Amino acid sequence: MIFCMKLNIPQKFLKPYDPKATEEKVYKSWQESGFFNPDICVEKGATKADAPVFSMVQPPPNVTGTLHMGHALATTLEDIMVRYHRMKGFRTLWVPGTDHAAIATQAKVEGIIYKEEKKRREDLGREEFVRRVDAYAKQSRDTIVGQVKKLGASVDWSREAFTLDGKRSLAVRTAFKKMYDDGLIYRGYRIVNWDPKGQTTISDDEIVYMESIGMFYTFRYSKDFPVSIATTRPETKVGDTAVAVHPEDVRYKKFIGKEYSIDFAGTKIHIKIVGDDAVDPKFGTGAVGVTPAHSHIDWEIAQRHKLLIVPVINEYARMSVDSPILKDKKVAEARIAVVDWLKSEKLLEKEESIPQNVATAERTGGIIEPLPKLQWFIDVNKKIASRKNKSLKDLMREAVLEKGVAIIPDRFEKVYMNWIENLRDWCISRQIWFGHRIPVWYRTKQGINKTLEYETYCGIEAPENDPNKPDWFQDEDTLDTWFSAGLWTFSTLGWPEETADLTTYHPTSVLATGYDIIFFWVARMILMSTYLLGEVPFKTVYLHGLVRNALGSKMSKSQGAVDPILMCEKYGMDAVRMSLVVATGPGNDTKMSEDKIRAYKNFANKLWNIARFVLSSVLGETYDEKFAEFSLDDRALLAEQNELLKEISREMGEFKYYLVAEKVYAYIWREFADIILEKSKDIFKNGGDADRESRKQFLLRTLVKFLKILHPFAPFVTEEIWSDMPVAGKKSLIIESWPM
RNA sequence: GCGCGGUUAGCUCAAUUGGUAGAGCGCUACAUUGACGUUGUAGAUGUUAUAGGUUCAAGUCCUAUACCGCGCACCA
Repeated sequence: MIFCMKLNIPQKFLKPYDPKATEEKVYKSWQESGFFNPDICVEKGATKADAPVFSMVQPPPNVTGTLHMGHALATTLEDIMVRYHRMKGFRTLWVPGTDHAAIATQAKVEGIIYKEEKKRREDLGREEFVRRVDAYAKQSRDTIVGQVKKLGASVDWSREAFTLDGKRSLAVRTAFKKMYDDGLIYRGYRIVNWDPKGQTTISDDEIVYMESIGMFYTFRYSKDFPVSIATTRPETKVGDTAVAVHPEDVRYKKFIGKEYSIDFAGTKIHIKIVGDDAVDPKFGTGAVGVTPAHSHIDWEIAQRHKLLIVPVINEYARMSVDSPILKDKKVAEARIAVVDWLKSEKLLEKEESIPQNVATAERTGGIIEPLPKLQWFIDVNKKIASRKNKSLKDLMREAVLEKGVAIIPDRFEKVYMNWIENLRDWCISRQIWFGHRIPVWYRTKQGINKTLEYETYCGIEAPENDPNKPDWFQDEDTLDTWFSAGLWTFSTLGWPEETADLTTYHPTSVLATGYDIIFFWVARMILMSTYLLGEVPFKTVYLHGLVRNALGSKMSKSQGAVDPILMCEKYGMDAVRMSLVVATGPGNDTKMSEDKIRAYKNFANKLWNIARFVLSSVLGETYDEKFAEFSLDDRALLAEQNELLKEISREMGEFKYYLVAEKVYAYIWREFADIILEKSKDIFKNGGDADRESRKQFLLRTLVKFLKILHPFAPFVTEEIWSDMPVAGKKSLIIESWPM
């Protein structure tokens, strides 16, 4: 009996845990099992067909290159949610995909082409250029897919989507047409945010304000003009058509209604003095030079007073005004020229420096020039008949206030509401080539009085040409990338077709994403889904923080970014995942350091060695789920464990993964390894048969439970250990049941 | 200007509904050839930013201040 059959534990346990030899192999086995696909889970009996549903869409990474630590954090959190629910028996779907990221990708490829060939997109032509960007996007997509796999994401690859692929394009055109028909999308000549560097308009949300110090000039248009005005942009003043004062301002009241023709900086301007409540009498001189063509507020003032609009700056941020001292000058040069002219005419009264915010384009960094242009907009205030006369703003508000979209952490609800309050019509047309072309076509027709007019057609497909009429030509512009991203929760499930996926998995359960894109994306998804489908896109929004480097600044390659893939190669992905999740509450930024990752690599190895000890201690034994003859000591330990498991289960339900990860870590290392295993050595050596048997089953039971609990956090090492556990009838850990 | 978050051990951060503060890394000393040195044991370091208040009890709730960070608005 003492000389029982010599059994050995698998060779691999004799060496430290080797993530490199494990991770790829394990991921492959998962993929081959098909269990990332809920249909197969049902088919193979791993999930009940009538089980509750848990669904998510992956926030599609931009096809601009590679993943960074932020992606790794998001993916880890999502994968934890997905694996947890799958193990809990939910019919679980996680849809992967990538985003074409219109401006970002186009800018990136333009940069590469210019660097390598000294060519601009115009040199290549639209078709060839788009072909190049497509090729880049494809390659980038392949890289990203490889990285998402490395991260261990249990996404259903059979449902992979791309915001610019055929199905998603159909969804975009369908959505556009419906909005067009409902009068929510309109084309209008309005002042927009023009990015001279990217040569396109951008939406209000794509503006990044840079603080700087600017000069504030106080002057008069001419010697006999009755009021002084102040500005930081003298070069725009050649486009002034009015001076606005507060209607009750006693200093200026008497001039309201008067008009003046003035020679100013080499051109002629015509100024009308108007009274407008928007003017703050205490700011500057209390009188505003109104430049309708180059300022949002002035544009609005001009609308109210029916003022002339005189554009003086062009798309290249150069002066288009007919003045010998300004024509074709860059705005910065023109500014100096106007100030010089004011000085020479002795019109400048004061010059002081003030702090100001310079509007720049998020993607290109170009300084935004407000320009009046003919663009496409989404009307956020129009009442929609098919939605009980509610506006898009109403629908967005309602989703959170009444329809129960929960935002975690809830303080972002306030931020979201505040954004809706300030929201103006969304400019959706972009003058770039890479993206969804606006599904609107035009052809010329003879108007009344022989004027040339355009006939407009909006449709899901191009209209057919009529041999007796001029040919249709399509609108040149493409759509804001967030238009297609807004459809993501349902375009990925087959909309506009009424697919089984759509009815089963929409609304999705949770959307996990960074708080930095709450406006860009979260709000737009709510807008699109509530309007187009009449339901919310998700029930819960989990907003995670940004990953910062050890210095606390946003991760960027130039500033010592910690690359997740590099870290994975060094320490294993389980370590990277754990280090990202521990002590990272929702909405809080987290600092990433290699030390932290190293600590969790040690943890993975600790687990490995625990398994080695347990396996070698129970050789010949099989895990008995129903074993009940536990010793008093073991019973007490199990009771303790149950308390912990209860806490953990509650916290998993409350999205408190950072607490769970920490607790499991502490229990496994400080309790299980340091105390329980040490004591076990003594029991195995000196204890009676019953105690030894009890302890063996206790160790097995504990390891089984904690491998399962740890699996969503550290999927690779747990699955690898699981494969050698003496558990009869075991399946892959991904579909094993959650222990509680 | 409006709003939000933060300030806890040298560093990075925890502390679930208020119950005399914890972890990792780092540091000090010691130990150990049988699961693991990617280890173990022991230890040091805190007026929880400041000042008030509520409470039997405050890191946690309230008020104010300071500093750091962020969002929005303004930016003539």
